[in-house]
Amino acid sequence: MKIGYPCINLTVDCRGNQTFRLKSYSEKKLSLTVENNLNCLLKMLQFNVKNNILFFRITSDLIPFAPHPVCKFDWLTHFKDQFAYIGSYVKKNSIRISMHPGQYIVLNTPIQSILDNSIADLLYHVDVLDAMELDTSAKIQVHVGGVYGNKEMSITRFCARYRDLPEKIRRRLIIENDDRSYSFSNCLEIHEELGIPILFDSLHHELKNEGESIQNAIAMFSRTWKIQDGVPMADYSHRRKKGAPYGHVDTLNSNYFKLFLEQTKPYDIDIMLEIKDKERSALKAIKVAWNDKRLIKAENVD
DNA sequence: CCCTGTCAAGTCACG
DNA sequence: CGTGACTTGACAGGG
Repeated sequence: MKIGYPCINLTVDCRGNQTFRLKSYSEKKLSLTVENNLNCLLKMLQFNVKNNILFFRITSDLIPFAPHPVCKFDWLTHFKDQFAYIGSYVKKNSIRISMHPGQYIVLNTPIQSILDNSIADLLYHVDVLDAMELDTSAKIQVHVGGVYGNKEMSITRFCARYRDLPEKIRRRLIIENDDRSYSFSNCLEIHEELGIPILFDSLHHELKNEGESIQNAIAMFSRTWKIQDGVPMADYSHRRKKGAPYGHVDTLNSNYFKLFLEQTKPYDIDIMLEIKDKERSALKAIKVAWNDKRLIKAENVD
C-alpha cells in the first residue's frame, strides 16, 4: 500500500502545473513552462520520498497544449533527458504514478472530432509516461463518458472504441466510477467485456451505488487488476460530515480514514487522497496507516 | 499589488 | 437558454 495526493504540493517552493493562455502561446513560452514544470515535478517527488509519500498523480498541465494543434514543438525530443532522469528517480524509489486527464476526454462520444481529440489527448498522457520509461503499472484514469439518453448503447460504444485504441494507450488506460452516470457496477460490466482495470473512487461510490458495501466493492475491484497492472488504485475522499453536500474537504478526517483502512483489509491498494490540502493530508494519512502492515516505507535513493 | 473575469476542450443537471 | 460542476484553480489584464 502506498499513499499519495494529486498534482500539486503546497509546501515546496515551486509550482509544477504552470500554464498560460492559448492566445499567448509561443514555443519559447512553452519551453520555459515545461522546464519549470519538470524541475518542480522532481522537487515534489523528492519531497514525497523524504516523507514516505510513494504515490503521485502527475498533472495534465505538465506540457500545456501538448495535444492541441497549435503545438508543433517536439517536446519529447527536447526534454528527453529530463524525462528519463525523473523516470529513473521514480523507479529507484518505487514511486507509483498515475495521471487523470480532464473531462474533455470522452471515448464514447458519438462525434468523430471529439473522439479524435480525445485520442490525441490520451496519446499525450501516454507519451509522458513512456518518456519516463515507466512500466504498465503507471496508469491513466478516465471516466466512461456520456450517457446520451441510452446507457447500454453508450457502454457498448465505449467498448468498441476501447478495442480500437492503440495498444500503447490500452495498456495504461483504466476506468473510474463516477458520481453521476457510471456507477461501480456499470464499470464492472465494462470490465467483464474488456478486462480493463477499474479504479475505485470511494466518494463517488458513496454518492452513486447499487447498494454494494465498501468491503464487497474492494474485493471485486481488486480482482480487475492483473499482475502487470500493479497494485489496484483507489481514490479516497469523504464528505465534511454525514449528509453534507459533495465537494472535496479541506483536510483529511483521520477517524474516517482509519475506518476506510479497516474496511479495505486485507486487500492491498494504493490510495490517492483527493483532498484540498494535498500533501498535508497525505502526511496525516501515513501517520494513521503507519502500523498497517500493508504500508510500504521509502528507502530514499538518489 | 490585489482583484476578478475568464480560460482549449464535453456532458449533464439545474433553474 | 445560460450557468456551474467536474480530476487540479490559476492566468493575466485592469484598477
